[in-house]
Amino acid sequence: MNISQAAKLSGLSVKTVRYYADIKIVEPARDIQSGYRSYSNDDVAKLNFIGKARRFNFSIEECRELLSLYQDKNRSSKEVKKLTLAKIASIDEKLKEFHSLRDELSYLVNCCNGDDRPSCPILDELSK
Amino acid sequence: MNISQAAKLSGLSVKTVRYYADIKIVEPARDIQSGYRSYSNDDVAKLNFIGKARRFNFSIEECRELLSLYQDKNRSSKEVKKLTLAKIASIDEKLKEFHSLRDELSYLVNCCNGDDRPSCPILDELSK
DNA sequence: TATAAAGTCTCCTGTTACTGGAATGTAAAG
DNA sequence: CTTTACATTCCAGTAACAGGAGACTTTATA
Repeated sequence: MNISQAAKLSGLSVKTVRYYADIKIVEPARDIQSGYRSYSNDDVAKLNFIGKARRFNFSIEECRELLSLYQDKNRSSKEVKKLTLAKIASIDEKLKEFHSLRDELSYLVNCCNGDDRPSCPILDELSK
Repeated sequence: MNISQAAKLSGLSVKTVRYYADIKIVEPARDIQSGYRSYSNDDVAKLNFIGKARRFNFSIEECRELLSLYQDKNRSSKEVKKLTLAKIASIDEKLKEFHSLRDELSYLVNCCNGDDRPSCPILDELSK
């Protein structure tokens, strides 16, 4: 199938699918006549896989790893679990950061009258 | 003072301070002899302000807005509060996303034996 | 005072994961 | 046969810097 079919089936944009071909993560065959990319069902499965992994916040490089583990029928589940645990840990860090940011900002917002006068505790805090 | 002094006082890197000069958010005077950037205390205060706002996850463009509000003695606190509330809302969105990611991933991790056998529910999920 | 070391300058590249657009070629529909 | 839709490559832009090269200035040491 051609690229727009593959894109539709995988839920990705044509641009993205082409990009994945450029960076050699999903390399389709080529139609010799037209030069058009020609995607197999297997290619689409890989695109799907990557799409899901990206939604799980895995980076492209991590997707590459997961994909090669996925294709290696002898891999141990240990390796996959390790990658996933690391991802969870990094998400936890971000969560912590954003939580404390949120708390500080909402504290400041609560202190701020939000009226037409110039006095503003938010700016005061930022300038300290 | 020269750039490394300003960087030290504001807790930013020299590269960052120079970058802020390039994008015209904090533009120091120049020493005519050497061409070196010359920072005033006021410039350092702005750098500090921006550093803090960045740590609060405000983008450079938002910093620009906050800075001009900060310098406008007649601004209303309403405007600042509005910006800050929008920032909180966007942080909340990210928090929600990351929370659900975390939950899904840790669910998968708990399903995975993490042993030397190939069977892996994580990869199974990604390939669905 | 000569020289070396440290600091600064500008300019260019790379980062992440794409998106948008231009110029051009191919395929499908009427 | 022409229009339209889709495809291709290549280049630029995004956010917010970091790293590094090559050249110049200032400061410290011998």
